[in-house]
Amino acid sequence: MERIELARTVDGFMRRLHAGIHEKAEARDSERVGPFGGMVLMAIEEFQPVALNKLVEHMRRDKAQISRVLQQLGGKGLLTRAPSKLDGRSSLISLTPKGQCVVRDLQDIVGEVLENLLSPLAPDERQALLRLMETVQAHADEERV
Amino acid sequence: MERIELARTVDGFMRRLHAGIHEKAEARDSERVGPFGGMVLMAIEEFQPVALNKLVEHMRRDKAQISRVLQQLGGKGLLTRAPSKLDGRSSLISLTPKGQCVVRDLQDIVGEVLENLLSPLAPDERQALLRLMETVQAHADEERV
DNA sequence: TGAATTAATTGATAATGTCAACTAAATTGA
DNA sequence: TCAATTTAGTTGACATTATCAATTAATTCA
Repeated sequence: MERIELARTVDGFMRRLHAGIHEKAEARDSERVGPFGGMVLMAIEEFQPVALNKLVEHMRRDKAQISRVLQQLGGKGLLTRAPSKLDGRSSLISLTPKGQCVVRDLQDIVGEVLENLLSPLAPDERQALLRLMETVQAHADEERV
Repeated sequence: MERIELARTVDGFMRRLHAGIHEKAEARDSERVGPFGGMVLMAIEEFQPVALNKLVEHMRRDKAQISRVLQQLGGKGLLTRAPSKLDGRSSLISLTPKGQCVVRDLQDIVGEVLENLLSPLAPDERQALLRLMETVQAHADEERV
C-alpha cells in the first residue's frame, strides 16, 4: 500500500504550486482573473481558437464552471468569441491582445514557481518527470474513448 | 517556457485521481466523509496520535478548514481527541476502530485508482516517479524552515 | 421529418479555500 | 515573577471552485 503515497505527494505539489502562484500573483495579477481563471486563459492560449466543449475536455472540468468563467473573462475583455461556422451552437474562443498579455504574465509566474519547486532536480530528472506525467496523461486520455 | 506543461499534467493527474475516487466512493463511502475528509483521515492514520497544527503542516491547508473537518469526522465517530499532557491547548487526534475501517476502504479505493492511472508505467518508472515527487517534496519542506 | 443527441447557459447547492478576530494556554524575557 | 508576546485552536464571514439538474437551441440520424 505504498503507492497511495504518490497521491499525497502530487497533492502537495499542487498545493505548493497554487500557494506560490497565489503569493506572486498578489502583486501581478492585474486583471484579477484568479488562479482558475488563469488556468483557463492558459488553456485557451494553447488551443485557440477553441470551443467551450473542447476546453471542458482538456481541463476536465464541468461545462457549467467553464461557461461562467468564460463570461467573467469576456467581461474583462480578455477573450473574444466568434460564432462557429461549422456548428451554430458553438463559438470559437480566442484571446484578445490584452488576454495575451495576461497569459504571458501568468506563464512567467507559473514558470518561476515551477523553477523553484523543481530546483532540487537535475535537468534530466525534470525531463523524466515531465515525460512520466505525460505518459500517464496520454494513456488516461485514450481510456476515455 | 515548456516547463509550465508540467503544471497542466499535474493538475490533470489530480483531476483524474479525484474523479476516479469520486466514482468509486459513490458506492463505498459508507460514512460520507467526502474526498477531503478522506484525505484528512488518511493523514491522521499516518501520523496518529497527532495534533491539529501538525496536520495543518502535513496537509498544507488552513487550520480553520482542518478544524472544521475534524469536528465533522468526530461527529461521525471516526476519531477521538485526547488532551495533550504537554500542551493544554492541543488535543491529540487518533482514529477510532470505525475510523480505521473507513481509512482502509479509502486506501483501497485510492490504490485502485492509482493503479489504473499508473498502468502505462513499468514498475521501475512508477518507482522513479514517486522518488522524483518525494525529492521535490522534501526540498520544499526544508525551504520553509 | 421527427426523435435523439449535443453545445451551451442558467439555477441551485455543496465542497473547499482564505482571512480575520477571538479565547486560552504557553513561552519569553526583563 | 509577571507582563508581553507567541502559539493552538475555534469561530465567523466570505470567496472560489465543484457538482448536478434543467433548459434552450442547433445538429445528427434513423
